[in-house]
Amino acid sequence: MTAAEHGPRERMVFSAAQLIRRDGVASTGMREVAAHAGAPRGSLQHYFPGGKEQLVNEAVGWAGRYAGKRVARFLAALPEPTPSGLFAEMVRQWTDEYEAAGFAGGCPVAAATVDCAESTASTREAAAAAFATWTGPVARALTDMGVPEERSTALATLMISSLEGAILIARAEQDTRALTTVTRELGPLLDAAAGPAG
Amino acid sequence: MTAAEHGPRERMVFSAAQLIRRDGVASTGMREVAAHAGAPRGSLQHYFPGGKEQLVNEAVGWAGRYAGKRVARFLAALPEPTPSGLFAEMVRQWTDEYEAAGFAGGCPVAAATVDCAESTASTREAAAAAFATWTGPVARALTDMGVPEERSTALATLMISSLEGAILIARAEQDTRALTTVTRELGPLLDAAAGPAG
DNA sequence: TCGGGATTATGACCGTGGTCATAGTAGCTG
DNA sequence: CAGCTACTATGACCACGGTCATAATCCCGA
Repeated sequence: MTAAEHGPRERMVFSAAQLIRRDGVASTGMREVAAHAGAPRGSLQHYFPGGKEQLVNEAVGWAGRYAGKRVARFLAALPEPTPSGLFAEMVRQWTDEYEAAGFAGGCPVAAATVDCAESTASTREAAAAAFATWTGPVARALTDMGVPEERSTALATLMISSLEGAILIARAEQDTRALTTVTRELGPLLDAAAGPAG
Repeated sequence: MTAAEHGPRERMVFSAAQLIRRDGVASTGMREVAAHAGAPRGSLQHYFPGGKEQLVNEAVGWAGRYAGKRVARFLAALPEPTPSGLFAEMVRQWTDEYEAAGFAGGCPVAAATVDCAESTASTREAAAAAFATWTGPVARALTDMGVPEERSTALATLMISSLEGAILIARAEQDTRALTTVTRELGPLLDAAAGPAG
């Protein structure tokens, strides 16, 4: 989407995230990333002397920051912010994509975790950090909506867990059913936690 | 666990599932599977003429049936069956493993989905089937516990989504926090759906 | 114009891994 | 024992892909 601009380095990180979420880390080649970014192959070793591991880690970090920033946008888009409304927006990003562009891609952080959690410590840590930079804004938003502070992080984790799992199922089934289901079933629970006043 | 017995063919399928859930599909080699199963390399092309794709698909199918069968055991282990109790058992299987053996492995169905959903149609279908053979028994159990039939499948999907996502986060963080969190936060919702009579 | 750093260009190396070809062995049946 | 089928053994092929080595540009300040 927002691709052509920015330097080649940033484009490669972005492309890496795109390809990883489609094919997984192991099946994504460095040459492929450069080609997808429209960047010269020689730039790979120049910008990423740490090799594939570095590129993957930066792509995961980028994805985490992207997800974290999106939370603010979702909140801004809501007429009146509620936990269920936020969650619905988070899920809707995926249903929209799947209905518009097909089920080609999943979450790059999930892909990195599946492919690298055991083999590459630094990537596992990058994934953990990405989940944290995603959970943080969600939890903060919940607190602002009236959710008791000690439950905000827990509910944010539940939201992201459900979303990630539903993404997996939706991709496997090529059907957004799982995504719409978790939205519907989890919404009341989230709003109830914001207190009786709504 | 139940490994040494059974024929070499079944052992290879089992080993494939083990290795896939640890390293992902792409990073798991055929030779590695044979070695892990203590089976001769020559048996690979004999039992799996369809190559890696066939082996992976059978491993995914095996994992789905395994998960489905476990539901019955969980129910049997509960003094009195409740939705939250079933979910707690499902999650506990993972917390137990992670605490006892470390965070080396995730769900093989999730791994297959991440690595093959876009590239290999048959494996994607195998993953969808695995999720279905897992969701079915869970939904049936919920119905037996008093959950209205039209909500049972939805809640089963929510349970499995949350579990899958929590597995991802737990592996990334190397911490069972996400798993215990989804158990705690989702339990009351599940029991409430079983009707006021509990 | 002349460095000199930043960037790009390319070819080669080398390990990995899925698959194939070809043959060997084992065990049962007639 | 002959023969057939099931299984095992092993080496080779070939594509892919991450990385390295080496050099060519490009571009800006002095």
